[in-house]
Amino acid sequence: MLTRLFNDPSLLPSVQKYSGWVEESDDDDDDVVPKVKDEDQETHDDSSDLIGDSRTQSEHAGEDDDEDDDHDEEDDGEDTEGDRPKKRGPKKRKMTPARVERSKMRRVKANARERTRMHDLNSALDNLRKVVPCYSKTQKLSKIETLRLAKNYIWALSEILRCGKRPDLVSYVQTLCKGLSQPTTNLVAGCLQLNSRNFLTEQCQEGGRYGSGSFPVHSYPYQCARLSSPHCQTGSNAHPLRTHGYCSAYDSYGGSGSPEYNSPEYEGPASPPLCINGNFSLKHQGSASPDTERGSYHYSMHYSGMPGSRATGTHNLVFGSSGSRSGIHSENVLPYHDMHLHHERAPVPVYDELNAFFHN
DNA sequence: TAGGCCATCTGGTCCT
DNA sequence: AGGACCAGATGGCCTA
Repeated sequence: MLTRLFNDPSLLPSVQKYSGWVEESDDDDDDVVPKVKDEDQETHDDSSDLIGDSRTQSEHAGEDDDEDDDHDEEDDGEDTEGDRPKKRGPKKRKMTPARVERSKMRRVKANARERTRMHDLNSALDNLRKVVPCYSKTQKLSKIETLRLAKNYIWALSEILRCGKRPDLVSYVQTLCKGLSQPTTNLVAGCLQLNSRNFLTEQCQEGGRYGSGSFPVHSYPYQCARLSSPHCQTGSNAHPLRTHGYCSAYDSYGGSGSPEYNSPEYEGPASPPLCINGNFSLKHQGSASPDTERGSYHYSMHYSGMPGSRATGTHNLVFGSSGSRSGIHSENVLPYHDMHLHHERAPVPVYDELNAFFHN
């Protein structure tokens, strides 16, 4: 980067900013920026000679007429230097100090806008993390994994709506984990209370339909300790994922007494309760009203705009058992826009009907 | 220590 | 002209 800066006179304002912009950053309250400044201070100081060479072409030339910063660069001998023909195209304006200052200010403002834009993007990504399965505030999914999981999640939900049947857990998790990294796959499988080892073994027995290298059977360290128990083993470290602050949707909604609920690490809304293995009904334990409200809240939040039409359920099952699992499309097989076409072809049920899938 | 992830800066491009 | 968006570059942090 430094080489690029020093070799490109057009980046001169940047270098100048780095070397002395501490007082210039007006609205910048980000603590990262000063860190960069301090780190680069010495480097840029050492290279000030190189910068000075560049400045002799731009700023130093502009210092002659710095009283008129809007004065265009005219024939100061630069274009007719020697016998060379005049340069074509728009004439470059001299970088007078005032112009340099304005350019720097524009750059500072643009940086602030860019930071804000990226922060907004990250906020939206955080919101997305909260509505996909396996939300954890302490150990967030990476951006790319969040997007991949969200895409798979949307795809899985759309298939549930389209087919009108509850999928089997293995297929569901396979769909969710499609294209995800190994740690995220472990996480999703753990969150959905599926033994990832079993799920992967089954996957490999299918001849690597989902990408033979995607989910290697080896090195899956997480044994789902809750396979036999639908509850979080409170106070224990039985599940490795729990040591990282993870809790399944089931835990979050069904286990009201679980430590995650009271843990300061676990804040905000949890992942949608899309545990499809039947344990989801645990939300109805006791009085149905609060739990139902909870579930309804989430589904109404997700599907509030759905038309009140019924699912036809006439399409091929994607989440069927092993026989129909070929309906699970790889990203490469089924383009993403095809998924949206499904919605156009098949009406979707209302969300309370979707609730019924998981509440029986 | 390498690799992954992230935040930030930056210049280019497009649009209003 | 200025803002939004994008992609490349860079360096920091963390983890295996």
